[in-house]
This record gives sequence, C-alpha cells and structure tokens, in this order.
Amino acid sequence: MAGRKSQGQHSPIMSIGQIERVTMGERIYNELCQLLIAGKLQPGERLSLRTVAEALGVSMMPVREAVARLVADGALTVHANRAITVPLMTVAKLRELTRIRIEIEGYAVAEAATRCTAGQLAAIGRLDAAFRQATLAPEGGSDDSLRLNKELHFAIYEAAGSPVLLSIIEGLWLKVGPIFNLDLRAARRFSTGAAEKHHAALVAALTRRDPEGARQALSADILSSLEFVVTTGSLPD
Amino acid sequence: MAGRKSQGQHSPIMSIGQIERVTMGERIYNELCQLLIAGKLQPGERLSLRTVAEALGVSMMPVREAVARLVADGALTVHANRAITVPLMTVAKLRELTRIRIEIEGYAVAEAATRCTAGQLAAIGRLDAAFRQATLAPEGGSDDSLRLNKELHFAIYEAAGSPVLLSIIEGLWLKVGPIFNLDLRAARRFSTGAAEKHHAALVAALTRRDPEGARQALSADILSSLEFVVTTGSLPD
DNA sequence: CTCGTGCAACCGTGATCACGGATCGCAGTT
DNA sequence: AACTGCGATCCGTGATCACGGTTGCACGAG
Repeated sequence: MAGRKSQGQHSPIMSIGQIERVTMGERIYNELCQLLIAGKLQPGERLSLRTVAEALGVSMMPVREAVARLVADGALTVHANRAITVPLMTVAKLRELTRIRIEIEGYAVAEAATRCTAGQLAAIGRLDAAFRQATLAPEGGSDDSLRLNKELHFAIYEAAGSPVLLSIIEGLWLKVGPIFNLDLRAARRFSTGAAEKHHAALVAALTRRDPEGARQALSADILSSLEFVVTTGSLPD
Repeated sequence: MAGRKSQGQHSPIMSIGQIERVTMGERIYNELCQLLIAGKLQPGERLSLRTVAEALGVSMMPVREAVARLVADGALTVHANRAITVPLMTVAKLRELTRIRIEIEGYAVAEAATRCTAGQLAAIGRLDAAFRQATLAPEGGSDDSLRLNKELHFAIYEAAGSPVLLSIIEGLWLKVGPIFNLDLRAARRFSTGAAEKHHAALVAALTRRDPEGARQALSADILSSLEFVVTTGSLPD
C-alpha cells in the first residue's frame, strides 16, 4: 500500500500483472479433474495416494489435498475401508444427475441467450463448427470430439456470466464425466449425429436470443446423451 | 465377503449397521460449517491454521483439509498472500447468488411438492410451527429462529429426494450464510413477519402438491431476505 | 478341499518439522 | 515528521515419519 502510493499511479511498474501463484495441490487437482472428465479413470478404479504421488514425482501431501477436494465434490469416493475409488454409477443416479443438469445447465444457457455478447457468440459458433468437423471426420477424432464438446458447452455456460453457476456445473460434469466419456468414446456415440443437431439448435437459439429455445435444445442434448448411455446397457441397475 | 457368505443372508449379524467412521478433518469441517452458516465468523475475518488447530486441540493437519474443502466450496477465500479469510460479499455477488438460489432451491421445492411423503409433510409443518413460535417470542430467540429457519428449509429440500441437489444447496448456503445471518441477527429481520408469511405459503403449496406455488413462495422468501439485507446498507458496493 | 490363523505389505490419517514468503514493529536516516 | 531498511515472528506449503487398520496370501489344521 505505502509502496504503491510512493510509486505513483502511472509508473510502468504498476502495469505488470499479478503473477500466478498456483500451489502443487491445485495443479494436481486440475490434473486429476482432466483425467476424470476425459474418462481416463474407470469407475471403480482404486487410487492410492502414495502411487499417485510417486507417479507425479511429488510427496503425498498435495495429493491428499487434491483428492480430498475431489471427494468433497463427489468426484471420488472414500469407502469405509478408507479406500479411494472412482464412484460407480447406476442408472438411477445418472437419471437424477440428468434432471439436475437439465435444470441448472438449462438455466445457464437461458441466461447466456439473453446476456452473451457478439464476440462470445462468434467464439461459440467457431467451437460448434470445430466440433462438427472433428466429429464428422471418419478416422478417429473421438478424443477431439469429447474435448470440443466440453469446450463448446462451457463457452456457453461462461456466457451466462455467473462464476458460481459455472463452478456448480463443473461439479456436475466431474460426476458424470467418467461414465459418460468412457462410454461415449468406447461406443462412438457422436457418430449418430444427434449431438450436432442439438448443438446447432442450441447455437441458433442463442443467436436469436431465445432463452426457452436454448433451454429446450440443451435439454434434448443432455437427454439424448443419457438415453445413449442407458441403451448401451453397460451400467449396473 | 467370504465371511458374509458363510453367515448366510438372514443372520442377525447382518442387520447391524455400519459404524460411522468420521475423521477429524470431517469433524472440523462440520464445525467450521456451523460457524459459517450461523454467521459467527465475520466477513473479512482472518483464519490461521495454527490458531484454529490450537483452539480445537488438534494438529494443523486436519484443519488444513477442512479449510481446503471450504476454500474449494467458495466458503473461504485464500488470497495471493496465502492468507485465509471469510470472503467479503458485495451487493452484486449477493444478487447473483440470489438468482441462482431461486432457480435451484425453487427446483428443489417444486420436486418436494410432488414427491414428499405425508410423514415429511408433517415434520415440515412442525418445523414451520416451531419457527413461528420462536420468531414471535418477544424475548431474544434470534439464534433459535435462525437455526429453525435453516432446518425448515432443508427439511423441504431433503423431501426432493436428491442428495446431489441437497449438497449443491448446502454449498450455496455456505456462501450466503455469513452475510445473511450476521445481518439478520443484528437487525432482527424476522420481526418483520415476512418470513412467516412466505413459509406459510410455501407449506400450504406443498400440502396441496402445487410445484409452481411452492416455487413462487420460496422465491418470495429468498427475495425478501435479499431486499432486507440490501436495505440495511451494510454491504459494500 | 475348506476354513481359520498369522505375517507381510500397503493404505489413509495425523503429527511434526523445514522452508520460503509475508507481515509488522522498531530503529535509523533523510 | 515521513520514509526506508531490517529483523523477529507468524503463516501456508510441502516433506517425512509414526501409527492403527485393512488387504492379500501362504501355511497348516480340521
């Protein structure tokens, strides 16, 4: 405070931005999040603090913190034996999550429809096009589709302009991510073309500033994903 | 597993429930949650891991875990200096939170209206009556009103039958708790009688299984709280 | 072959320590 | 008197260790 005042308000030293202070626990948390959302960790798979720590070349400490956060988010489960696993998903739980996702993410896209700027709209359009291209590509590209699908959705959610809402949605994606993306990748769901259709309807609704249309398009997108996963029959219950 | 099998499926030994295994970090987390929701911790107040650990008679370790979870929830903030404080609330942030609360908690009460059992309805009615009694009592009772208000709301949210939804709402209450309850207690908001009116409308809507009526009553309740806090003028921005 | 027993490896939890950085007070200078 | 420089103190972060408890497996008794 005193130093800032004595430097004056227009010294060049004032224009340098804050350097990012990211702790190791944070980095490991993000690392595990990516693995989870990308479906790289199978449901039921067991995690060991020591093993993860060794794999990442750090001590057990920051891993504990990251895992504790993920457990709090419901993205990991700690059993009575103190064993840590990726939670198993049941059809009933997936349906519950889907209802909540439609409500909350639906609210987010409705807000986005009324509030997003032209620049955001353009970026969303670009991501939509990229997703379509990656998905229609005959060879592979499933990982890319998955990543672009997530980026497209979150670009829209960000346009809602509510950080709290965004973090809630991130929590939901952390829960559905493992099942979802594991299944989608294995079965190449995106080849059905349903996702592109719903995305197109969603982007169109955003463009014409239609909150209810956006909500319905998103609902259809989420429901078609649910239905696909359920029909694969790979889930217990 | 092997032992369970050899015991047979109907042995009395099978009917004993799992004993709760609660870690110290968990207990400290709950402790801090209560302090936060009850508004015992002032916004801007600084927390020290060592101080809290010493006050609770434990090592720094479980406190770290609990605080890390609260920071992840947005209920505490870690600054660039690594200092940990109760986050400061602004009017803008409170409005954002209120919009989200109306959407999510509104969905919860709508679900509760269609799904709650007669027993749950009776328990909700009892909490409503208890809240009214505690609030109308001329002497003090502000702490009781606060506690019963929370219990009433969460009894309804639980009736929605969705654990995920419940934990999301708990996260929201953790964020608004400090400001809210601090203000409400200081200014005795509950003496205005608005809360009782909205609660009565909410319970009535639940009784007649009216989702939209419940949603509107809850919206009015939340909005009146917001308006009250804003008009006290104790918030920056 | 089945089941109980004992041992070894491993796990999460909590305690303790080390380290770099931040904060605050007190001189000492301008 | 106001600012600067310095030192003591405290803080969060990460590493390391100790301790119950669980798991898995081999061995031996029934």
